[in-house]
Amino acid sequence: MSDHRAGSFGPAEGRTGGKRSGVLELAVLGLLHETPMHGYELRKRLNALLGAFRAFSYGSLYPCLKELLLRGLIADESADDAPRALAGRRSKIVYRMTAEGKERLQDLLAEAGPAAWEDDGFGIRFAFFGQTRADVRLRILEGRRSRLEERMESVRAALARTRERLDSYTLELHKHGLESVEREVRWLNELIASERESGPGANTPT
Amino acid sequence: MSDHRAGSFGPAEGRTGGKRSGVLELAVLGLLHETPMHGYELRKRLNALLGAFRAFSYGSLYPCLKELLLRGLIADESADDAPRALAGRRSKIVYRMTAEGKERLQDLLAEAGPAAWEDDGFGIRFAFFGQTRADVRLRILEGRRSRLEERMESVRAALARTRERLDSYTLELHKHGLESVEREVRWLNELIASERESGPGANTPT
DNA sequence: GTTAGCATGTAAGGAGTTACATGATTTT
DNA sequence: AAAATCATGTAACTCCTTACATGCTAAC
Repeated sequence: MSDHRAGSFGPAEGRTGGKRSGVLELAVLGLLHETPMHGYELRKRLNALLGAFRAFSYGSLYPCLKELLLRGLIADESADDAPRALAGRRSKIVYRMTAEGKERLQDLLAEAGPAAWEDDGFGIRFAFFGQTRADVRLRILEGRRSRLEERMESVRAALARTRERLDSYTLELHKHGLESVEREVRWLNELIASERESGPGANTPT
Repeated sequence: MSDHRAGSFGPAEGRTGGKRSGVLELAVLGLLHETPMHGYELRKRLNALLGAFRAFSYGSLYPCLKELLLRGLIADESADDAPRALAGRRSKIVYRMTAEGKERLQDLLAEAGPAAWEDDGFGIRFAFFGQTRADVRLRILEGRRSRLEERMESVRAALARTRERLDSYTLELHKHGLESVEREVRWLNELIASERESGPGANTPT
């Protein structure tokens, strides 16, 4: 139910700002794609979107926005008309996506590698499936399924190997974990079937 | 399915070494309580115990062992007879628990607060339920259940609030997440019932 | 006019990972 | 004697959290 971070050490990651590869960047870009927003609201929508299975604090959101700004992926909308300096007191900073930001989002949503199906990244990709190409959706779902099947195999093997010398609570824990994974696999099977059904040529329903 | 770290900022944490509050310390002490072991093997048993739902790398295990050694909770068994220096090449370092370590483990296993029922800590506490007092087991199970019920409530509320303006994939994700939590609650209910049944006076079956 | 909640940020640091570096032991 | 795998360790870095600091705006 947790981490297992993906490898993906970036070869030549264009030195334009900090790094920030993770989930947050995608989530912010994905939300900002629908409509411009300020940080505070973004965080609420973010945590609603991720629905209690993951939460972010301001301490990570604001630095992320700052960096996306530096990298030119988003822009301060309120600074568009009033270029700078005057209009001193504005309490809200409304961010909107730039053209580069949209491009970056498309790139991220087109990824169909481990980053998209590991525990970390899968949830957020799935949440944005509506903006994802149909073939990519299918590859991500299948990737996640085989990832989980691998995991099931290794747990089952470990369970078989050590069955005798395991305390009953530990056994119960493993059984419950295994059933959770099996349940997710069944869910994925349904999703894959329904993706295949609804036209293997259905693209990006923006 | 993820983080939500517990608060618990330790007031006066006895300055004897580094800090290390987390799951690893408990896991190591719990495993070493059964039998002495060296680091490499410990890691394998650890990851088998936690069964794919959590894994640790050497990069965190070895520093943790080093620190537990410094704090006197574990000791280098191979250094017991051969005090030091001679016997230069030993490739394995077998660790065993000290009296202080056992005491610390008992303290950790007696905790029945948030640290024991948040996502982070629950799995490992449950895995060591065999060494935990019956009343503490019950309190932890109930704590976890109400934690999950809270979470269910907030997701359900968010779902009701935004139902109309949610993309069908996001909806599907939330439904699946909610069902996972409901499933865990049912599991907890069964466990709680069976704990209550099997004698409300049943203690520490070491 | 003061409490409550909106809004933005930063500094310090916790918890772990990856990649590297190195040696001992077993298998082929 | 080469290859695999057992075994130990460290340095740098990632990503996020907590706690703090600050001001604006609305409600009572």
